[in-house]
Amino acid sequence: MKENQISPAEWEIMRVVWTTHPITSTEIYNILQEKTNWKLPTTKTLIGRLVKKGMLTTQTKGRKYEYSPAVTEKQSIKETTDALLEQVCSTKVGQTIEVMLENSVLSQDDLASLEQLIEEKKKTAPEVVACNCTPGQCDCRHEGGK
Amino acid sequence: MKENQISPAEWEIMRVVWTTHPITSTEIYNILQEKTNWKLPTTKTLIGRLVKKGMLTTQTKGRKYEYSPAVTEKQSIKETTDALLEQVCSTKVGQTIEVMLENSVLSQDDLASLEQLIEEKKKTAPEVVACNCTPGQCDCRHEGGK
DNA sequence: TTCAATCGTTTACGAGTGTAAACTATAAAT
DNA sequence: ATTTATAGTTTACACTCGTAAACGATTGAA
Repeated sequence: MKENQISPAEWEIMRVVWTTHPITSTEIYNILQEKTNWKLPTTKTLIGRLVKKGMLTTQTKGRKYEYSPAVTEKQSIKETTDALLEQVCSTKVGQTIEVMLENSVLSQDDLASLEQLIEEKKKTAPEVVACNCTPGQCDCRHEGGK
Repeated sequence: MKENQISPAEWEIMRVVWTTHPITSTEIYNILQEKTNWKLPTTKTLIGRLVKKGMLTTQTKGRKYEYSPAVTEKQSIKETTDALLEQVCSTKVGQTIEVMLENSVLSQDDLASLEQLIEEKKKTAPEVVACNCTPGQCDCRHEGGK
């Protein structure tokens, strides 16, 4: 239903193009041979779909096509994480992020950066987050407790 | 390809069952009427798929079925977030979590909790996270810099 | 100029998903 | 006992996704 999501397989293509662009389909194919068993046509299909979705732009360099990203990695990550967080009760977003944090290997710098962001957010954070769930989809009491 | 993922529509069902169980299909249907336009058969199809995937268990209470979760919400969230984080370079996991944090509304308690976890992780966190990408899928130099 | 390599495009096809009608079995009511 | 409401199961169908072969156009080589 969501408009123009990047599927997992398509994501592999995007990562290559985000890293190097402009880039041709064959170059993308060669890079991905290290990781996947995709045949050339498979790679091309995925590229074609990304172009159709508006995720890649094409330039006709000479007589070949070259591809470049039409969206940034950060934007795409944001859309993906947004979609994920929409699936949980707004009061559980914090716990969800905590789960990710627990299971991730992060560098000292990452942690410092995160900590600083948290410090910043504390200044304006509410005491409690309002629940926005349909009654029955979470344990939050909606009517002010019974 | 991934084994037994919970799709977005199925997730709606799971949230209801996680909140209240055991619960019948009609009860699930009624609760979701508040949020979706699903017909009863649609709800039943989704429930059936979840049972087949092993996400829900059934008890024959009297002569009706009642459903209960076979996996916890936390487990499911973990699997979802794991899948998400596998799509980015391991060195960018921190930034990804940062994006989520930036765009989320969190309570003071959430932030305090997160901060404590970060404090804890700092004790064992590496100075840098190793990149595990296929060459060409991220900007990390793999050969020790050129 | 003709052939072979290489592009991108079109077509294909099975699995999963969103959505739902049709069907079957059974239990409760009359 | 027969009807009716309800439960779960089967079937359906269009769309997306993963995977890839086939096709048509173009170009560089012979």
